[in-house]
Amino acid sequence: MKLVESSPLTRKLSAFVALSEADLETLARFHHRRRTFPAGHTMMHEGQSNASAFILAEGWACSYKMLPDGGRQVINFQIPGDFLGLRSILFRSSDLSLEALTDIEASEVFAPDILGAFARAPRLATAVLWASSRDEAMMVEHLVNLGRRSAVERMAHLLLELGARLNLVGVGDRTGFSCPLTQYHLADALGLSAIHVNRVLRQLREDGMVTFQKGRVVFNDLARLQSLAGFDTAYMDHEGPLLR
Amino acid sequence: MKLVESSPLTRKLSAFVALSEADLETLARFHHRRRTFPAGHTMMHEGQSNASAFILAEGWACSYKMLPDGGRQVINFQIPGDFLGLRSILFRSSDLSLEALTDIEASEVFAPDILGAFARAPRLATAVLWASSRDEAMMVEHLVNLGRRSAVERMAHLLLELGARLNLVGVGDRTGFSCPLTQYHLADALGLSAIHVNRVLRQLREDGMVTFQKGRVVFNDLARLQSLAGFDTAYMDHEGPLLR
DNA sequence: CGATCAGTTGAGAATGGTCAAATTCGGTGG
DNA sequence: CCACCGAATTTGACCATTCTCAACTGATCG
Repeated sequence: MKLVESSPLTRKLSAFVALSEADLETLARFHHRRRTFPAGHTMMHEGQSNASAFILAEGWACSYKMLPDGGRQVINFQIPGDFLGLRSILFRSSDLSLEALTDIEASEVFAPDILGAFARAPRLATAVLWASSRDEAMMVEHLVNLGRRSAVERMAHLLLELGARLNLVGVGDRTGFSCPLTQYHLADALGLSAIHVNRVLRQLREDGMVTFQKGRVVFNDLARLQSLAGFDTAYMDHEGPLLR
Repeated sequence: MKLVESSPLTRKLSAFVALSEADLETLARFHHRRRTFPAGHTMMHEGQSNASAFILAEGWACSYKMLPDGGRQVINFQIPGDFLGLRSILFRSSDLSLEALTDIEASEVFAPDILGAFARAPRLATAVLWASSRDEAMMVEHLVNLGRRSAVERMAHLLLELGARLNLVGVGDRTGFSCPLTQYHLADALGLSAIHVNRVLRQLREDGMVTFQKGRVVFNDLARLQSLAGFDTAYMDHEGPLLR
């Protein structure tokens, strides 16, 4: 009976904001300009201007900033249903770099697409705003992670967050998920050295909490892991602003 | 000849987006419900619902999250011209706590105020969106700070950022600014212990770069400090999206 | 079959944390 | 004006977490 195909973005938004068939159709029109990028491709450079935004349909990406000394800080990992570089169409230039971690399928969106949708489908517009506020809430949680948690806690928190997010778009389940990240990626996201990431993963594995091996994360003791990380989904579970 | 008084917010926005007299008047109407809070007052609690947003007119505030173990992570310090809790009117509840660091004067704004302005003064709306994107860019830079910089670098970066932001709203100058933060506040923002903050401040003072004593920050060697911190104002200097 | 890249492990060093104790400083009451 | 109080700052000694360097393994790929 559905008029439109269900994309990861649709699934994510629908979990929090009730969308009409008309909304869903407008949303489907976002996926007009489909593009693919190979793993490792840099889709956007810090400082680059005239950048466009994307909706990730398939695969993983990450946003990051480089430091003069060669270090890098991963700001977030993006999974299907996430926006890439939404902020770069408001600013004249992007403040982050963006890299495809796997082969990627994404829909390119321009500012007029978004603004047009804001005019035609106000509830959808609010949903998009909601999604971007949720991204911001995640960034806040990442700040807490880097500032006030130990290495093991940080790792636990990151894996739990990724698991919860993937669940929401229908990938992976309660027991785990498959994960294309290397230990270097984890290190750059958590502000650790890759070597220490390795030790932390071993500790979590030996303690029987999570196993991350061969591209697969398995939660062995979810409850204990959540309590270790102080993981509270509240920051991701906010209800949308317009449910009526 | 000016029709409207110049507020810190006006000064900030005007530096990046050309606003018409009509825009300025709409902006001035934001400052309708003026309220004051004493230093130390908690203006918003994490999880609190029905929170309203504020525009800070006078004084300092900070947003933070508490951890189960009693630790706290300061997300940002707010100075005159900044929005407080803008996200909390989109979500049903706030994801942060908000505390007045000094006696404060602020204007309370409700969602309809903002949305009304969006309808009547699109350029002003864009300016507000721009301001909130800028806040997000600052948060990204704070992530880099916590994840990839040493204690001294972090401190240098924070003080430089505060200096630059205060400059923009006409408080303080090239040589320094007066600052109500305690070393505990700095510690909670930088992910350090208060004791180590003290050591770091001493080192910066003895190296002749910055002096922070008796509530006043003095830049003794701005150039050297900026190069130490890897401080690049690009993330705060983005031009607004609508200059035409 | 090298070459490369991700992962693994160990040893020593460094950065920053914890605990405990002064010291300074701005009030406040006598 | 002075004694005193509490909060913020300062210092020292010691400890823990995490980093760096260096080496080795194992898989994958041309």
